[in-house]
Amino acid sequence: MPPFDMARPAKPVVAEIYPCGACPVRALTVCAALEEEELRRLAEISQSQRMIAHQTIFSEGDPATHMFNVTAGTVKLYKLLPDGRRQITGFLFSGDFLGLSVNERYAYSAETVVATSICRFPRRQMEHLLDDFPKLQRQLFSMASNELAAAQDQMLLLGRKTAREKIASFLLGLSDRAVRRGQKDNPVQVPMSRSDIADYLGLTTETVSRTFTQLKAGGAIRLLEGGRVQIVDKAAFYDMAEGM
Amino acid sequence: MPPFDMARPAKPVVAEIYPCGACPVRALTVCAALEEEELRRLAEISQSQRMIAHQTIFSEGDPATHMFNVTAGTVKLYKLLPDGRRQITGFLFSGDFLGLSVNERYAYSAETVVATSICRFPRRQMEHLLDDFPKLQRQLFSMASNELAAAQDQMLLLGRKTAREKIASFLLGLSDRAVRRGQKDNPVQVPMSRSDIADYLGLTTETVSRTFTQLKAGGAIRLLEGGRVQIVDKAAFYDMAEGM
DNA sequence: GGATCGCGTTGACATAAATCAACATGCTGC
DNA sequence: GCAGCATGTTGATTTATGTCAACGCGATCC
Repeated sequence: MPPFDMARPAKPVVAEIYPCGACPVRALTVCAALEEEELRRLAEISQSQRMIAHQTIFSEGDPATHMFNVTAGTVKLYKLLPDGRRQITGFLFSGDFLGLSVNERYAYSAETVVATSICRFPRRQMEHLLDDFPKLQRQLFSMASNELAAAQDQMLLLGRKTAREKIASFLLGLSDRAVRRGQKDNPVQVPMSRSDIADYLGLTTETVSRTFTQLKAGGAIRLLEGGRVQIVDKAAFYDMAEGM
Repeated sequence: MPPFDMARPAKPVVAEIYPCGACPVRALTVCAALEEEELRRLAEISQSQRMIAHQTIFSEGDPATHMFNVTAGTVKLYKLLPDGRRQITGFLFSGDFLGLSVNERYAYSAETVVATSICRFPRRQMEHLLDDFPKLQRQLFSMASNELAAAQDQMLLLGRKTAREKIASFLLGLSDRAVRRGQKDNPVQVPMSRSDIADYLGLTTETVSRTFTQLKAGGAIRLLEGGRVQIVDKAAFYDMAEGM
């Protein structure tokens, strides 16, 4: 059987950089529902930046100098144990926010998965803005609440689901988030490596690979070129993700 | 070998109920650092309530009518899979806040572990208060950020730690939180059952039991009466929790 | 005060997933 | 064009943890 084609584009397309007013993901993110004035102030302190794949944005323990907004691409967040075991705690896509911190340090590391554009805000200035604009803080609070709910789903996955259920949940999660960004949800784009998927789901790369193969053999998914995965029967797949 | 004495007090001591101004956990919780006026408004909409052990506060999917503050006792939050598999996503103690929700429904269930006192706030009114008092919202946001960091630690635990490391991390977590509440941290009070611990750590009760026995045999902990556990060498135990 | 029940412990055995190993594929760089 | 390397797949085997079962202990209840 031919191996799953995980090829990423040879020449990554680096996303365009926009001023906030014309930002293509504004409606999706923390900047949504801000007034003219607020948006202008936010634009003043923000700085756009392009990064190639597999670059570190910040590392666990670094002084938390900035907060970020992903405007294009994919980012992974992870924590490490001293012996190198890794847990990816989340993947971020355009519109997602990162860099909340307690006690002045980042509690996790962040790295680009593919070529990615981010918007940087100096944390100190951002915090002043939060004081001045309750609406902005409200928005950030609401995003944190959503992340908390997602984290609880992920705990259920890590603690109680089988490898098959984990992979199914993972693909459906990617698919659902693609919808929210207005991108194609099926087939769904899977930009990360087997190793990243494994570290996100608490598995090994071998188990991830085998499980993909089994799902394919069972007719539940089709592996397409360009790292895309088609979910054959989405309703049935939701059931599989919950062990039904 | 005699079994570990997990006996809870035969006659649970139900905590006293206080008006907000005299609340013993005020300094620990969302009500900390509120002005006179804010505290008064919060007191107006709050309602104190005592509950015995093993009672449901709310269930996943219920309309999210209230937010809560634990003022005494212990609460567990959990999610279920259709076939009954359970993941406890957190234990709450005095000073902890619960009931954040997205889209009007609770995303998890909440149940008392021992006799517990809680403070209820109608969600609608609480949200108005958040609009009026940015400081309150700020406080809640900060608590949510902390919870998010804790959730990421728990993902690392669930996805990548061994049973032994999980138990060590769990005991240290309880101990650290006891300190923050100003309670004794060593020996640490462990008020929840083996089954709850298992569902929190992604293990079975048998594995939890065996691991406690091994840690005891290895001289790392001592099991005391009243469900208390003494950590013999705390520094070494921190290393064990990280696989060092 | 003996039966019953819930909880914890322990033992024997099963198994899902990890580990170790080999190999295939497709880039990358020269 | 080909060697070298990273990534993915597949196979053989091991192992940590789960499952099934028995039992002990204390609390509760007639």
